[in-house]
Amino acid sequence: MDAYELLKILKQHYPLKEPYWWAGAGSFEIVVGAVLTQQTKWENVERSLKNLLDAGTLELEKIASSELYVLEELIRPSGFYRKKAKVLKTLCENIVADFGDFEAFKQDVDRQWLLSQKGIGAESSDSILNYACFRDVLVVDSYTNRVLANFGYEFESYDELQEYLMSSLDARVYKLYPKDTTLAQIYARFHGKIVEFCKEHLKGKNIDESGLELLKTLK
DNA sequence: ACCCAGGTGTTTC
DNA sequence: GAAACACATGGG
Repeated sequence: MDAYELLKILKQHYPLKEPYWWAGAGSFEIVVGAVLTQQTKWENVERSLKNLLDAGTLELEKIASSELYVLEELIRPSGFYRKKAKVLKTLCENIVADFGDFEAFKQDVDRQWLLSQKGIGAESSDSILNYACFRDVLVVDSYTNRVLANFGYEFESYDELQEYLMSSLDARVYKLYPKDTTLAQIYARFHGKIVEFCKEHLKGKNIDESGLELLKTLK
């Protein structure tokens, strides 16, 4: 098994409707979603995003200048709401202070800057880099870890798992997609397919019978 | 009534 | 450093 083979199987069974899988890719919304989805079901994140949208607060400058308690109530459905409200507000203040606006942020931000932000770890950083900024970064998560563990792979760290997957997705992957597809987009879709697969087949720590059946074809 | 979810930071051996 | 804990809502 290598990541190329895994991608081929998932691609076959999980065609994605969104070109970058994550709805709103390239927009500020991704930054918010990346924080809100930490250890949280996406359905709950959507409630929060809708609250923010309805309140006219789903914008960089608005969140930066929001009162904390207002933000807390708007994002309450996605859990850890006191912590996440603080993280979001501080992050947005820092984006404005260091980059000016979202477009400049998209252009100039790097992984180190993101990782230096309170409440933004490796996965959130990479989600923002790939899905908001379209950088050539593959997001890995607990799902990715569990799928790979099923093949007997053990990794010391997030970075090690990411390195392994990114280095095993070589030039062959381009041939699986239309000509104008970018590497960033292929990474985006690969991660998305893993999530979709896990939502359907992962029960707790284990992959269910039909999921194993699907993976068996490349074991 | 439990268990889990697209993590991250802090505290404790 | 690894392991345990805190953060919290909503759905199965």
